[in-house]
Amino acid sequence: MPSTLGYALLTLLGRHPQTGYELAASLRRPVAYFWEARHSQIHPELQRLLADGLVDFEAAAGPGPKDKKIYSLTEAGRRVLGEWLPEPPRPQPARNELVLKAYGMWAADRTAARQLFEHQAAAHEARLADYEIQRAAVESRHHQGAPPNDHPDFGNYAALSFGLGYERHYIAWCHWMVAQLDNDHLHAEG
Amino acid sequence: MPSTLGYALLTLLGRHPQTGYELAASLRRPVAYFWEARHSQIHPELQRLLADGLVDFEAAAGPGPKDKKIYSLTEAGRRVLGEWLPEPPRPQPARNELVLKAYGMWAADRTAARQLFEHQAAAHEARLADYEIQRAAVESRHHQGAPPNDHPDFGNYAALSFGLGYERHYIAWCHWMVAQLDNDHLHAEG
DNA sequence: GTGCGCATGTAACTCGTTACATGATTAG
DNA sequence: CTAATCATGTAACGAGTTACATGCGCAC
Repeated sequence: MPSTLGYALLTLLGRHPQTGYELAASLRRPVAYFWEARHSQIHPELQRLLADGLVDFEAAAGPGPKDKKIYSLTEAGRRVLGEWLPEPPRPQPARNELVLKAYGMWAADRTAARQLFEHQAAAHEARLADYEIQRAAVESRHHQGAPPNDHPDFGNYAALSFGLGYERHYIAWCHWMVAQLDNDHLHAEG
Repeated sequence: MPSTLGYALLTLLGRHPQTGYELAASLRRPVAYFWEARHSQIHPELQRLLADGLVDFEAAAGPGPKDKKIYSLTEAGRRVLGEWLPEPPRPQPARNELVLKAYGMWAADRTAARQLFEHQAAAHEARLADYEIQRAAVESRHHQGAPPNDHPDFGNYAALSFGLGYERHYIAWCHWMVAQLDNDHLHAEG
């Protein structure tokens, strides 16, 4: 049974055959918003999937010293992917360093704390804007609406939709934190 | 310089002295909503913090074969924690298995997919209800409102506030996914 | 008398990152 | 002539999980 990274690679290869390099690039934008990996992890994982008969590859002349390998799903790979997709996700460790900092912030300097949350809000507003551009690009390919749910673009749309909601919540919380820290400032002065 | 786990332990010890066992328990509820660790990771980390002079401990008779150690922050530990708190968090890998599945769901069975998101919505509604109870408990200690932002309870309140927003967004997205998958069903029938 | 909560620790393993290693083509 | 993009891999390390190991006191 593959690791989650293995399934992520199968998910990507389910769209079209790709090299390990292209998979690594896919695991940046826009997929990196929900799963990411470096090529040093991807290449060994592909070898494992190959050994399990879930993928195969076609060799082609590469730019470097080694041939490039264009991977694609086998029948078994497609079946295993189809079985994994509707299974409940394994519980994942919830770790968020900013919330951890917020948990300890009662003991910290107010001005510095305020700045932290303001900068975070700005950073996530930029990311939100990026997601909105990407969503508009997907919609423009489907009569300004959601793609049909059997189209690969629906996957992008669903992931972007999650990202948009997440960023909005994140930004709202940062603003709330700033307001809370300001409240105290007024108290001290009033 | 400590790892993030090290800072998490300093953050917890900043509230009151605790044993490694109690820290492990703290890293479940409610702190586990944003950072978690097992005791097998906590004990060695405490030894590192001790070697760096950021914590010290008082030995007391323990129930088992070994003495129990009640750890507390040193002056240096308190200073290092205060410096870390307002620093921007290190970029963290964004990994969400459910969103990964959504990304591939265009190729999966519609009925099974629908069930997945319905179950997820229900699970997160239960978690949301739990957070609401915990928030009410914090508010009840502070005239039914937010705790003052220099009180440790403010940390709990801030973290819960994040959790509440996150779960609401998560649930809304799951419902949206179910609606999207239903849309297709109607199409096929109409 | 069995299992749970308290309490500490170690060992083996998996997962993921950073850095090392090679080398062609193309754009500035 | 320098850097980026394409393309593959390995090695060393750090972070985190699961399982192993010990043992008291208490409740059922």
